[in-house]
Amino acid sequence: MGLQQETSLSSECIWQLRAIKDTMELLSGKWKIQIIGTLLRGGTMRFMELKRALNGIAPKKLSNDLQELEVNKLITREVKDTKPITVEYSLTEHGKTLDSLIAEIIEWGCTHRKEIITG
Amino acid sequence: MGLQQETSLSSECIWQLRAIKDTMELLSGKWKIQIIGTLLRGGTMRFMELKRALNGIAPKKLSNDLQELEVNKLITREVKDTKPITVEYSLTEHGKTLDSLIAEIIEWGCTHRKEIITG
DNA sequence: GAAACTAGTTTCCTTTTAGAAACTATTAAA
DNA sequence: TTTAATAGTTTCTAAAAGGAAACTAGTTTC
Repeated sequence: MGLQQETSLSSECIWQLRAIKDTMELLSGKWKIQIIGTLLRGGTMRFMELKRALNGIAPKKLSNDLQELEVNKLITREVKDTKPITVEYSLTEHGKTLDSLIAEIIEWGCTHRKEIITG
Repeated sequence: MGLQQETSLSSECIWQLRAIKDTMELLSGKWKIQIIGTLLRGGTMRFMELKRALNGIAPKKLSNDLQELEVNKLITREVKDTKPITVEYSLTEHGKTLDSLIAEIIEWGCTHRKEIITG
């Protein structure tokens, strides 16, 4: 779930391939960018708040993705001593640095769709 | 293999989710960014040149990914009337616009690794 | 005529990813 | 006392992704 080791060393640009792999493994999948985007917009949110905001996500998936994001220090998880207990998730400062990358992903996607549709 | 339709309409920001999905579906997977990056560096390349540059890719995977990139107008495929026939793959102008996005993916990946390693 | 190069395709198999449904356990409200 | 909310976990299943090996088919070199 953390950073992976390289298995073969072929080119002198291994560090670039490694950086691509690190980033893409964190952002790939159906829900991870949506989770980060939701926390960017909504700030601190509880588990069920996230679940409701992310229309259709299964609790298992949300739980697993949140754990992976926490291991990678993009979010923090804080258990509140309320009754019933609540758990608050927030982006770290490091997690917030994904803001501009996600914005560029959105922008390229828009440009791309225009390119494909208008032929 | 082309652009997907939305199935549900939940928020007013559907176009953003759609743009993220479009971009990530094109870039996700083990080889696609590597193929694009190889063509960015190497310019026009033949099938076997690409296969050799992309250490370890199976011909089936390379063939499938190239078709998907072609459908999305990121690359062109040109059959040359040589003997034996050769096939040349190049990035389109649209494909080349991924350059800066990939650069940012690499940069974020480097920053991230430092963040994780140095605690 | 056999081997090798071109660019793939086909088949089979394993791994990864995701979803649905049911369940745990604590607490509070009606 | 039943219902509902909190935050998950467990189990089972389906679909997607990826890899290995063999094969096609035309041409060229040895």
